[in-house]
Amino acid sequence: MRIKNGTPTLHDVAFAANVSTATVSRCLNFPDKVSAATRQKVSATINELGYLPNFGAKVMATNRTNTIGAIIPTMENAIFARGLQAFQEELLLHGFTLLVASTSYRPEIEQEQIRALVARGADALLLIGHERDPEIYRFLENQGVAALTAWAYNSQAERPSVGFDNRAAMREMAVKVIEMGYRKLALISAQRVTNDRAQARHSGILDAMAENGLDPNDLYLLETTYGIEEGAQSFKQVMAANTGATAVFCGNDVLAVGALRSARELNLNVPKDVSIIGFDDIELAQVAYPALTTVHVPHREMGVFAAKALANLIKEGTALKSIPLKTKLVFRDTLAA
Amino acid sequence: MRIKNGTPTLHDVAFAANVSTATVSRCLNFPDKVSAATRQKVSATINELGYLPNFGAKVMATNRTNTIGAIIPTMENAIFARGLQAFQEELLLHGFTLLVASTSYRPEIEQEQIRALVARGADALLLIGHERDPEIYRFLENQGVAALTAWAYNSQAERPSVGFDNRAAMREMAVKVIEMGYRKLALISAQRVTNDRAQARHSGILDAMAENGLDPNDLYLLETTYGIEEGAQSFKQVMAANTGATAVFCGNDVLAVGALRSARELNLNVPKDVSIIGFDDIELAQVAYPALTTVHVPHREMGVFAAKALANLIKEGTALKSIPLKTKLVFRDTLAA
DNA sequence: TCGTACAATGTAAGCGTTTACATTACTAAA
DNA sequence: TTTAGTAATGTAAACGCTTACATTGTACGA
Repeated sequence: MRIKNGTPTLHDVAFAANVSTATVSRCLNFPDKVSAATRQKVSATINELGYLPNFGAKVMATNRTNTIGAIIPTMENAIFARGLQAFQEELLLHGFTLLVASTSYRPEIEQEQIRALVARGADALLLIGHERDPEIYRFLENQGVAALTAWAYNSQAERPSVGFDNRAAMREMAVKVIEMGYRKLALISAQRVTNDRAQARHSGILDAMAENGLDPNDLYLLETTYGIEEGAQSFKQVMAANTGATAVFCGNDVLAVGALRSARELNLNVPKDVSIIGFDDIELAQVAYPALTTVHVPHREMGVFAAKALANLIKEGTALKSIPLKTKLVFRDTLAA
Repeated sequence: MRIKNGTPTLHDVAFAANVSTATVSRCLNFPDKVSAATRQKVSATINELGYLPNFGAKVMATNRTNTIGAIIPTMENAIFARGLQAFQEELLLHGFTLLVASTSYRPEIEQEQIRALVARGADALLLIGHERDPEIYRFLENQGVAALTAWAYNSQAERPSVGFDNRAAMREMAVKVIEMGYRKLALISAQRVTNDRAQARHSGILDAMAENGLDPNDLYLLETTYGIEEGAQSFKQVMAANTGATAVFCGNDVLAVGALRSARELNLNVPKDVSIIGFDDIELAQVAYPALTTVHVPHREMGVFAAKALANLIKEGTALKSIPLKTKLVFRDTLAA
């Protein structure tokens, strides 16, 4: 009952407990396939030796890591951090561990990371947004790694996703704004090229304008990268452009909060002089002053549903299906009635 | 050159390229141990077959996953999310992947998660704060898994850590506040039992009081859990207690922002009627109104340094050593001069 | 008492790498 | 030409699990 190398193996346990390795393995994985007596004897031995199954060997034998990868733009964005947190918590309940990679919104990096996580043995992947090189989908298919898309839902999309309809959500908000009498609209958007959510939100405003007798071409559009500072800069540009915009939509709350700061610096009263509208409803939105009118997005639900779907896929083989989630307009103080 | 099962193996590549498996393996892992001609032939074959090394087999053979685990209270707290983001980015540079688990500030869950990540083959671990059951450190030692502590630095601590001195930082801020003439202090703290950072911050205030002729017993102390709402509630309690506190310290910015909201609801002018001081300097702090006076903490640096230290440990065997980082007082508008 | 069915356990063959060691092919000095 | 030394490659033994299949043990009805 000497242990060879330091860490005890299944063999050592089997030997010490005087059973076969198969029995020990069964104790661990299918306890009810084993008599109570042996089960008890084996688990005592396991404790005594401080045995811990070797991860690599297990993976090799089962071809499963019980690990799920998530690839998001960045955890610095609260909207992803919160969703990921919920995702991880739910995953844990199903016995999976979370592997995290981030892309900084760069598609090339995303590709790289997808490959990296697959190479690291991820059993399945959570991805943000639909749009990506078909080649990478082929790769995933070949490797037999399922991918679920979150933070976006699109009835036309052929791939399963859990999320909300960015376009419809923004459209809904824009309709409300227009109905309130606003005619001159501006949008400070995130980069649309690499970000289908940003595209969709933009389209949503255009939809609302067209449907309500405004010329979509009149939307003053500005694109910028992610950050409070960026939002602040952009807002100044919008004002400098002198388009007479009275409602400034922002692609997300972080940009909106930056805009808000600039408004204060420019001595503009929000919402009297200009209204500012965000998107996401992260904590910042309620803490900002004036509190931000925005679109509430079901962060946690997305994470939870995504985790459930993926876990069921891997454990039961339940096929992934798209789950549309609801957004909600949150009217606070940056939009005048 | 038929492939047995679907996914090609090292064997298949070797066969197709007409070399031995050892050579293929060397091409992958030590390219310069192989002649240019073979290298080129092999890599062509790899591309052609779409070969991807099997993760489990590799892990089993090398006893390494190239994966590092981080166990944090929650990603919903921006201070951890940002640090983790930096950690992950730096890890990537060194060829490691990040495994994430969270504890919701519960020590039992942390233990569980430490074991889980070790069982998942984490080569090393990043932990938050020093204080935990010695038994778990013994476990890590036995398993040969190194752990580095972050978000806390303590010159007395015997374990390596990268972070800042919570006590000294809070002390510094409190000294400033007292020097400004504040005499009646209150602290809304996070739960100190399970959180050595919260303890340290509390002690810091006590230190400052004692050193400046105030009686530490006069500090009005309130403990609560994490959240804006919790901060808001606690602030109301502080005010209701009628202790005449004119400076309310908060264990973190999230609590402070909640306090700020309550102050507004109570029609108290901040900072004229009461000053509020946060800790962490997350985005919320600058966005809040009035902008929050707080202690800036080097989130990203912690993540980056921690990743570097762990990567060097695993790759070169460089022993971990503690790295003390600096905090900075940030005076904004919630503290009156 | 026997035979059958099922529960409990054992045997041993993979799983796909890495790598120590052995072999072969060169190169250059004698 | 020989030979020693080195570079390139090959052979095959781990690594530690799971699991199909084989074997043994036990209960129960005939």
